[in-house]
Amino acid sequence: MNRGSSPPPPARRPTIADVARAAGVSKGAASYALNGRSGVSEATRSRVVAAADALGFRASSAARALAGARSGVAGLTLRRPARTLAVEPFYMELITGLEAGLAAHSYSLLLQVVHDHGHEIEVHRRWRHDHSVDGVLICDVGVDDGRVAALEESGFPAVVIGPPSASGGLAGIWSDDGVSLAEAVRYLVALGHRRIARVGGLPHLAHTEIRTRTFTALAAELGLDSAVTVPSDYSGEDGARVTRELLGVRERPTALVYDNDIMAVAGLAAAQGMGLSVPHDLSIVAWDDSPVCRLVRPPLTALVRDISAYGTRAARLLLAAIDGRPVGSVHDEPAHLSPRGSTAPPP
Amino acid sequence: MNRGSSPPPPARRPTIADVARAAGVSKGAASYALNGRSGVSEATRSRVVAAADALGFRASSAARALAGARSGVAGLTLRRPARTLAVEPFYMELITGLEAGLAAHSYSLLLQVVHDHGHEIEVHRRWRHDHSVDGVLICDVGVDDGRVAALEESGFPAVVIGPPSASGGLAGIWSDDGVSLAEAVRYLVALGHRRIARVGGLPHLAHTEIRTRTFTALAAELGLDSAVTVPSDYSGEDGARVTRELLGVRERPTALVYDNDIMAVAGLAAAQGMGLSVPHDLSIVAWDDSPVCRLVRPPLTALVRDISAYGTRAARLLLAAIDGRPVGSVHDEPAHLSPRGSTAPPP
DNA sequence: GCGGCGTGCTTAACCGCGTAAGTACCTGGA
DNA sequence: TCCAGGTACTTACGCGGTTAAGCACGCCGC
Repeated sequence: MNRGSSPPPPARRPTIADVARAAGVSKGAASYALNGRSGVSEATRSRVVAAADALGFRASSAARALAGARSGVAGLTLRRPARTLAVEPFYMELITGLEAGLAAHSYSLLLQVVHDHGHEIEVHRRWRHDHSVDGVLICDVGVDDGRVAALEESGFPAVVIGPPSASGGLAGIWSDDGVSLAEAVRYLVALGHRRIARVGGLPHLAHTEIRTRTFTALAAELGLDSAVTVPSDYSGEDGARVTRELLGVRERPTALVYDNDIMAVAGLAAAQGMGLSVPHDLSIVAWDDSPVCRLVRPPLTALVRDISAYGTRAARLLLAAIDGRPVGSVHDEPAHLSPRGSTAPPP
Repeated sequence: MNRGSSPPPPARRPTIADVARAAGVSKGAASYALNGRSGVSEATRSRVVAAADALGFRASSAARALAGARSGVAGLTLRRPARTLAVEPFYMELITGLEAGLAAHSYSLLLQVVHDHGHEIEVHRRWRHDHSVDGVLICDVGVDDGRVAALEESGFPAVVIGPPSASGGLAGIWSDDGVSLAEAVRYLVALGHRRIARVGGLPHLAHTEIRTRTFTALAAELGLDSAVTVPSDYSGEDGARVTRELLGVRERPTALVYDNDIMAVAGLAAAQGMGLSVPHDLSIVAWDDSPVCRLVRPPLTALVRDISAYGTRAARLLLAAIDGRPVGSVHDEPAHLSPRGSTAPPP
């Protein structure tokens, strides 16, 4: 086979020059054709495209990046919080969703764990300079987040995974935590609860702030006897500590809402350790469901949303921003309550 | 200030040409100096280096990649298994560890979720061609894994996160699961257990196979009455199902060892749902500890290892391989048993 | 019949780096 | 004195794309 009659195909991956040669045009024309730009006839374009996928051509991302064009990579920076990164399924689910949304457009994900916001801004700058990334995603936005301002100023395509109140002029995706919290609280009130407490997340985060504000407003509206929010660092240990603290008083709450799944599970164990029966003596609601919520006994009533789909939509939003299409803040379906065994009427 | 006497510094990020100009040498000399290659005097080298960090120079990774040099990026491909990716803390912990190990050498991590091994091999090929990645890490190796052969053949720097038996000629990092399993089983036997069952992971994975073989051998050596391994897909649902199956027979096991944390937690709930008391009626051991193991009641006895550190060592190994330093299979500290409340003498 | 213009393509100059090949200079040995 | 050989550097090209500028050609109106 291939007895020298035809030149052997190049062993290396084909470059755009190979495609151009095969299609009988110049490198430049091939580039125009492949990128859907004007300046080539439709006939030529289809010839080039045919040649390209006959050869299995895929442009080198490095070369594209160097020439100032798209790199086909989206960047995600994650600030490593004390211990929550690995523990909460949230991030990994978000990442798989992002990845799926990006992969559908042949984009890949560059991940960088950072120490603080300063470092994060520096990473964004470097990425931008290198063209190693076409746009970035940030999450866990704070109420007054330096990253947002820096990105806005730079004009770099960016998507904020967080509420519009913290996104400035950047594109963002969010789900309305106020609606979800209201659903949970109204459900508890309907069951008869009057003393509800919330184990909140890190207070400086924008979504925590929204939840806390909603919770307070809701308590006033529904005339609850008591409705406090105690902040935490999202860790199981802290969740257990706060739970014991909340349950240690005389007029203890009859229902607890937790800002993440890990704390809810820890809180359940803490309550049971104090001799309380869930849901008989105490109702528990977890925010953001995860498989562990369904695995403990009783299974936890939770505010459920599809985090992976959330990530996919965020990815699509970023791709739109990269394409220069106008993007605003879209809001995803809010989390909805899935009642399970951990909620019941108060004693 | 800067009244035209000296040329204003470039607003764009400095390139190597700027550094060369500042140091009064040619671009080429600057490149040699910065990359620690011979051909420049020590005096010149230090002048160049000084100029570089006075200007805050960082080489463009795209340009380096294009020129065939290092890109400063390591690639990790993750096959998305049914549902385990997001659920098991393992991956996220591994990733943070990897990231830390890479960041220490200014490397970053490119993550790609793939559908199957074919896709994965294709991704590796593309990365290699593009120079977009200097080396790759693979995990969840199977007993006869096509990826290993493909990588070996290509000669691309790669590190297998898995046992040497499945790593072929590639560098690998592993912890001796046989030792860990033996520790757990001997501990249970010392407590008096004679009927121990194991809820294993996906049977085709190399480490599952090692664990299963060790378990069988150990049972023979210790003369256990029964010691079966039932495979599973690592999901909580499957863990619960297998648990019910194992406990539904007359001469049921008095101790269960689970191949991951999620199944152990699910198994605990399943057993409790059948009216069994843990650890009184049944002892449970989880493999790979995670915060949830400590949050459930009783807290689960687990085989503990520092997964993040494991990732960091894997990263270092890959960097060594990229540098062309000889690397073999290093083995990490095996997981050790941390007895908690879920193990006790049999009834 | 001729200048002007849009179309479709080619040419060539980059992007920022690495590096082989070339050059200038110094040293030392015959 | 002259040349071989090493050192320290410069020059120039290539990596694989993108893209501004240039050019040939057909078509139009006057």
